[in-house]
Amino acid sequence: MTARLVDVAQLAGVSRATASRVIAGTPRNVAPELVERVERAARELGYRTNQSARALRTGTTGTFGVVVPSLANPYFVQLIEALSRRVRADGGVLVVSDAANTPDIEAREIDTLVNGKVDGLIVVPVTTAESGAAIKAAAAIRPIVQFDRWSEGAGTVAVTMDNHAAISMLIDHLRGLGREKIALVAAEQSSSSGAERSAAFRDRLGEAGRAIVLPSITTDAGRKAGRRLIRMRADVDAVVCAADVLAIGLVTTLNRAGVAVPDDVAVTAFDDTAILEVLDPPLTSIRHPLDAMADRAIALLHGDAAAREERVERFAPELVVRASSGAGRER
Amino acid sequence: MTARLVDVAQLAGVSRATASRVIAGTPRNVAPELVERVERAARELGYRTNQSARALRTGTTGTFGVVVPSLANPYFVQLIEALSRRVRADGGVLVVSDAANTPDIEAREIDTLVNGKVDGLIVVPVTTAESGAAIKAAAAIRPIVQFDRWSEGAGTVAVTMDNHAAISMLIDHLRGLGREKIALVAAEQSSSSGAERSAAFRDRLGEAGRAIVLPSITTDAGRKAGRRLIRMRADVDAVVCAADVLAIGLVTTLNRAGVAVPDDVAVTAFDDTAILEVLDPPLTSIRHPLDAMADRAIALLHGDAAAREERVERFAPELVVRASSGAGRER
DNA sequence: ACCTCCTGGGAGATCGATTTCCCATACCCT
DNA sequence: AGGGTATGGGAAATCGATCTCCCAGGAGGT
Repeated sequence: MTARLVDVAQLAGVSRATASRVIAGTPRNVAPELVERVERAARELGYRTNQSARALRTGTTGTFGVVVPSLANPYFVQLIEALSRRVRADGGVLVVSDAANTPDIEAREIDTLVNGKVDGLIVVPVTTAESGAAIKAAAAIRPIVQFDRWSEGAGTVAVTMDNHAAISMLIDHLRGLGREKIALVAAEQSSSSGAERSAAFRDRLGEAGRAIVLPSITTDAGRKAGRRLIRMRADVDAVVCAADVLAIGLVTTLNRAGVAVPDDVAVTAFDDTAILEVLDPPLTSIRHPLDAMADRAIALLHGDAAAREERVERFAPELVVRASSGAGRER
Repeated sequence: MTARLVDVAQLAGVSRATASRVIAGTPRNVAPELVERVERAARELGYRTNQSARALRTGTTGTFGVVVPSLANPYFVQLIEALSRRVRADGGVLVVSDAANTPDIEAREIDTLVNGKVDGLIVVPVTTAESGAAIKAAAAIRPIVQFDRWSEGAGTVAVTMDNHAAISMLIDHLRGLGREKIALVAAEQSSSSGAERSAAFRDRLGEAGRAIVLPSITTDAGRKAGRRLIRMRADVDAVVCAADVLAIGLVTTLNRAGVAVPDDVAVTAFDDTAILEVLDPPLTSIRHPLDAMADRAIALLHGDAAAREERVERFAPELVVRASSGAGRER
């Protein structure tokens, strides 16, 4: 068997208590010589703390977790990387779980993580309506923070971007470049961020703003939107896509059909994932202040109490201007 | 506080042992009436098993883990999804960790997971040389299987694709289409898969095969390769890219320079990630038999002993033919 | 009527580390 | 020299669930 703390204590000729003080780093006061002896014994035996035992006793694990709807979405990967950097900076570890875009699976993953694997959990809910229950149940056990999206009745704080402000920035940007006939390309939204973007667009433009609504958020749906757009081309000189994959499908379709981007139609996207930059033309998009959001989310998890309040914190978006919106060639 | 097992037992009027038999589902023989009583008591108290305690006692957690070099690589995400499907089919949960392409971070993640969070671990090693030590140490605690790549001296089994066969398939495919002047685009490889692909290419073509070697595996490096290729264009009519991102950078550069793909130069890639399909032209590539590999890896983890043998298992690759290799227009 | 066998279920040990007391020793001061 | 105060370190309780005995009682056989 592997060595236990008793073995280390025995070899060092001290009690389990003293050995624990040295190993766990709570050496409020242990004679330097004993510290040395315990450390040597531990090294000699190749001792490794049994984390299950420690977790049982202390109730903490030293790790955080994050559950995202799907790892196939590069934006969620960026988000994980930001959280991961933050957690690592504190000497911790972040474990990730993929909900496969399915609320049932999401519920199971949340349950598993919250139950003895992590001290706190970040959740990007799959849907506004169906993810709340699992989050609420988990929040009774560990602090939970919703991230990017939020779910109703989850009873926890949510750290998101200000989607209204983002839509306004895009509209102002396009208008500043002389575009007036602006359309929105969005999906029937089950996520809070999608719903907020659509609502913001309606609020700002009312009847003047056209909307192309799709059944899903995929490149394919974006291509479909492209085909529809070509038909209503006379009425549109700019498009706001509510997600990056939609924009990708849309732009490639327009390119092939000979509709010039941005000369005929300006295009903007969300999420600022890496592909947008290498597309032709590179896409103007909204970037989430992920580092600031990650800082805040982790701070809330540490605060614990602060996380147990149903409330949405919104961070200011950034606009990343690239060729697809036609800056530099106003008309 | 939350309810403990002893509370459930008390409310149901049975001993802890009986309650445990019912809850843990080891009811070798408990009277149906008692089962009912315990279950009702548990429901009433909202009882949830303390997984740390269970893990301490039983030494198992019911979850598996996977550590990948980087989630930003879509191929690794596909790989995770295959593993995840497999684990979920058995009613388990898969937790993921991102090593940020850094052996030190990788070592910490492996250590954390193996220590009380998972029953077994899949690792895609960051490097051939530097990842072995951490894997070996972890393998002393839990069964570990290397996946896709392997690291020297790790002392565990590795489940990978047969890279030699893959390179052969590509070369045969290109030759069958009349291409004779084939070049390899690869990076200075620190990963086993990269090294194997380069070696296989040399084995097959010897001096006849040109090689463009780059410092890193990025889209940017691919663009650089494109520029070099344009200079040596007379000597090359087909390119085998050892990674998908290299192919992406290469093709976009060739496109812009007016070099026709596949008419002037045929291009093939690896990993068959989703982007390859939407590129213009869509890219021929090698697809990993991920589902079969995932099945095998999880089976090895269950087998335990089978995983503790240093050995490489290679799975047969599949060739996915698309427009970029010029099939249908042999010359 | 008595013995054996089987089954259900309880008492208590156990997993391994942490942490709360509490005692012993040494030091300091008057 | 005697009493008071730090300070180091040990014994034992504790976290919560599981699992190994082992016993009681009922069924079945002769």
